[in-house]
Amino acid sequence: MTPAELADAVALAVRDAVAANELPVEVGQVPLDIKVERPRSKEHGDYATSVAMIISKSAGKNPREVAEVLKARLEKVAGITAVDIAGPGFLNITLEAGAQGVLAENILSAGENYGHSQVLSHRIINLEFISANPTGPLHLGHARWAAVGDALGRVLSAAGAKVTREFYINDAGVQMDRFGASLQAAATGQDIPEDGYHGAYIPTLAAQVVQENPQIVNLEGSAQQTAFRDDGYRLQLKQQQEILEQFGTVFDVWFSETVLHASGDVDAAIETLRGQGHVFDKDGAVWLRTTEFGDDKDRVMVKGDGEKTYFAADAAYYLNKRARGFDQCMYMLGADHHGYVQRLKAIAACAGDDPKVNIEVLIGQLVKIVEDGKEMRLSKRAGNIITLEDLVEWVGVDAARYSLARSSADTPLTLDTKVLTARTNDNPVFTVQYAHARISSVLRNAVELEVIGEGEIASALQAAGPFDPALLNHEREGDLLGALAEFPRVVASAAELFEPHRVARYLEELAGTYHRFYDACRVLPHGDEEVTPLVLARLRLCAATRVVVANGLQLLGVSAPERM
RNA sequence: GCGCUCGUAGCUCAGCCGGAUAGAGCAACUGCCUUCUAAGCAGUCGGUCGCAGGUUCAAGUCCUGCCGAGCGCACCA
Repeated sequence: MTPAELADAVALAVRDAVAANELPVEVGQVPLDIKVERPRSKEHGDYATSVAMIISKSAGKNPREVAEVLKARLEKVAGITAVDIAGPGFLNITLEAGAQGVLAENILSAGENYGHSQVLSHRIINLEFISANPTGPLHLGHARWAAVGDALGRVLSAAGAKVTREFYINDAGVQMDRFGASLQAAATGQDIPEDGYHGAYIPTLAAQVVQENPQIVNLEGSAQQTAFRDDGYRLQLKQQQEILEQFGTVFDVWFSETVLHASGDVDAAIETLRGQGHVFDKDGAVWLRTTEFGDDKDRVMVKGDGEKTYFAADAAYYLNKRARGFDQCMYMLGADHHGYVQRLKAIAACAGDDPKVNIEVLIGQLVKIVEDGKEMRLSKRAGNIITLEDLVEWVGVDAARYSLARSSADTPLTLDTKVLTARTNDNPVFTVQYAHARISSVLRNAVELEVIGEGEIASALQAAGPFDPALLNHEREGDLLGALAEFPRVVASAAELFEPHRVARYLEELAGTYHRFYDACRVLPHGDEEVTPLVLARLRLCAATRVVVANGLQLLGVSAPERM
């Protein structure tokens, strides 16, 4: 019996009790979403629900009386061994061992689909993240989104959502000219302009441009600057794409802001919003009345000099996404851009949409990195920046992705280079990967001992003999089965709450639960011992655990090694 | 000044849209390898959940105020 099935059974018991007039609750008062949770303490059974306390008020009975009514019904449900009432009115439910054990078989047959669901099947989501300027390398802040955004995309897909991952290339505006001027200055031995880019990568990139296009030195003035801008842009973007590919973060769409302007989308967007009655002219500029929808001030779309603002492009981009059929536009922004949230929502509202439905903004706190106790500053305009490439070089893709994705995006994160470079078990990714490798080892040995045949593990187990789930009645086996049963709920809630880090935290717990099982329960026979049904049952449990660990790591974009 | 985000063990962080004695890893200390990977397991130590009120049968979780940290408040991108 899975948690979902148990929750359904509890819900049914409530509805039946109401229908039978055992609980004087109006039908409308019955909670639709009844929760069943795993208690921290084993004394509280396999699962517990607080539903009796929740409906006690509307039932006009005290919680324990309500619990009595539900207990009587739940005790008759197949697969439930015991129902106890505890504390103020908790229902503590104990399941039959066999009812839990069959899960191992179910997980094996579901394979890589175990954990997938359709809870978000109605959503068509545009997931935009990173969206860096193509004027420099991706840095640590981008790395966080590369890990979290990618994992979120995977989690949302697993929950049945139709997800398009998109990178908005901020390749328009004066910044690009400053970028070109900076490269030009670096290449021609002049001082980089005060308002230019001063990163250490600029001279390197400038040299690269010259190497690929030696003729550029013969150009002059603004023609040369434009050439540096365009060539530098191309090279820089390519470098960003390469490192992201190496990082395992893939995008479906690379969307150029310049194209948005050139296609006329920006002009069209202004007219569309004007048609909705939210655009006005003042002081020679064109404004959007965002204050009508909670913004602190109205925003300029077309400046007095006729230039369109970045904000105008944002509005056009939003409308473009909507026109492409996305009903939820997700933005992942750094904490230093949180001021944009209100105006983004205002755009949606001005367009006649519901910001609460159509816009979702996730704010990521900044990543700090310390070395020898002192913080290293991250600045694209100063030297000494820590890039995504550096991070991968130091700790590898797996450790980098995992350590960034295991924390909630809205907590400030401090990474210690000493810890990350040490390659010790300080990094929980090793514990999780180790569990996968350890299980793989057990399964390899099972083949070697000819307990099971070679080939695909699920069918090899199938061929080896029948499965008696009731044999998995050791306490540690029950713990492990309980943990495995949680996986679908973890993935679903990670998707619904946009919090992929829940998957990582779950995996850490699962790994610990497996290690404790492994310590207490010998799987393979010693020496001449016979292959008992218990051996086969435990092998199934091991194989099922490996499936879940692998599926979880897959959602995080982290590899699941068979040997370490 | 206005606004947003964050304050949980010595450190890094969880805490499942209010639930039972607040958790994990690391660090410190103590045990466990002739047996499937000891990158493991068992145990000890460690917290007035920033502070003060409020709502509730129940608050780390929700509301208000204060304190502290970071960041935003452009006809910049």
